[in-house]
Amino acid sequence: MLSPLVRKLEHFTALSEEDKRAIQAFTGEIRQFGPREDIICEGDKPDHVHLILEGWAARYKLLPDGDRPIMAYLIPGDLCDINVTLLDKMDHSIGTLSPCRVAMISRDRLTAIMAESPTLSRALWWSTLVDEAILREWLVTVGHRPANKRIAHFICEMMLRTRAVGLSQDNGFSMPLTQEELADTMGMTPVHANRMLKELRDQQLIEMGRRRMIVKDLPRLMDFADFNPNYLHQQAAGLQREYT
Amino acid sequence: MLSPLVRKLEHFTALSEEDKRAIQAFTGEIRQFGPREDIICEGDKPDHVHLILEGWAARYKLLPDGDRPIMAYLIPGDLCDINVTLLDKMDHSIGTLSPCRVAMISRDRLTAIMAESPTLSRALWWSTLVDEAILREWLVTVGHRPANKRIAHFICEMMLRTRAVGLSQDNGFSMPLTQEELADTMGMTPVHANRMLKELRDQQLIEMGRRRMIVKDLPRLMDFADFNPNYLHQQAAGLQREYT
DNA sequence: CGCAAGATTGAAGTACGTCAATTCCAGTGG
DNA sequence: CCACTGGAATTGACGTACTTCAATCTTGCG
Repeated sequence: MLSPLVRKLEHFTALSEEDKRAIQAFTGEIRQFGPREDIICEGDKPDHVHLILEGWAARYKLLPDGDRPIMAYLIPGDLCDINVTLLDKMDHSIGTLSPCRVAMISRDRLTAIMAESPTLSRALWWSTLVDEAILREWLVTVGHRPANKRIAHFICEMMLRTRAVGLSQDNGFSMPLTQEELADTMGMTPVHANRMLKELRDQQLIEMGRRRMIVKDLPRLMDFADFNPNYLHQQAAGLQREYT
Repeated sequence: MLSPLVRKLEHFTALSEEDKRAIQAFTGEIRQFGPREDIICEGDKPDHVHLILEGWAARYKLLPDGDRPIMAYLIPGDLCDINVTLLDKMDHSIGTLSPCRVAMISRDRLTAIMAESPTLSRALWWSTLVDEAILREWLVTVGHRPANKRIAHFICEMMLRTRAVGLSQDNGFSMPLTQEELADTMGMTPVHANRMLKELRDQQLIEMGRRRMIVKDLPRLMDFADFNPNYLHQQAAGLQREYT
């Protein structure tokens, strides 16, 4: 089975067999986390880079009023903080949502690999640029779109992101989030998130099963959410393969 | 006069005289922009990296409904898209707010400089990490703080950022923004932004002059805004000098 | 079976948006 | 020096999207 990171990077550029082997070799020390465990906490001095192999995790902060805003989701193939070891200490935490398998990569290992392959190096930097682009798009969404479109936009994004790493089937994907976590992401109340999800269901745009999101009409959902996939920068190389 | 970029990077690490000279040498081709001109547009293929030398610029997008969300402010010393040349095309635009002097740096030039000095290379990567941290904090602010605290939080941030590059005096800094631009940043209406500014003035937290923001009581403002400066990662080396 | 966590729904309150009028002010021309 | 002008700031009245509180219902799981 192909590493999700390889699948993701191939959306940006072609990788040699050697590059792929180097990525597979990342997976030296692997740790298993349960649901809702912290991978790394605010204030910690980061010493490893984490690669999600299985499950969903999230970046979050804790606010004085008890709020727990979520600033990013990390799914298989996502590298948390590729160069965060430069910083003195973490300014946010990363915690699992579902059970997760995580590869712990030492900084030295990573820089060695990047020094060896310029292609891989470029591909990894590309992935950090995409992470930043996602952050910008979320900022737009949270600040400037009404609640129903916020949710719809998020579903579109996760549909494309899971598809890019081979984790979607039949127009659906596994989404191990509670409505409260979704609400913390979109800057709204769980109650309101629930109502907006119902609205999307009533409009025949989505269906929800147990921890599963099914997109009944992606073009219409994208249109409704005013979703422009450009910011994911997936247009390259191997993309068409995913649609077969 | 010291380059604002040098001042900024020195908050992270000490720089050799040689490193400083290399940064000064950035400023080969300089372009002057008027207020509200685009430096680079969504859809463009980026070929240069831009370094702001003077004035304020902003990252923004245009939404179908005519909204114009602002996702970041770029002030002197800020490097726009240090490695954006990796991307096929811009997913957002960068435009000036005030008149700006901007250094246009070719990608080749930048990579050559970074290859020569590991220290400088690390320092520049650090600055991109800070940019990302700011984006995360804005996401928290816009999604999870009430309007009055959003404005207050923003003022605290810009106070510290301008101070870090030597652009604040007497507890104040030049802020060439209309209230509409401020509102587009914080995800609210210009009318509401106005009222929240008034509230902060009434509470003796700030004063406003012509295009100038004066912070009357920074500790109290930070407390009010629930502002934790950690995310700016300014705690290093030369910081204390700024307070004298 | 029974519990606890999460999802769903209703009713009432509020922060913020909308619309529109008025005032302020920097720049320009007389 | 002053009148004129257009963009921005300010204020008021009113509407609404979202929150809050709280009850009920569903579902996974020991």
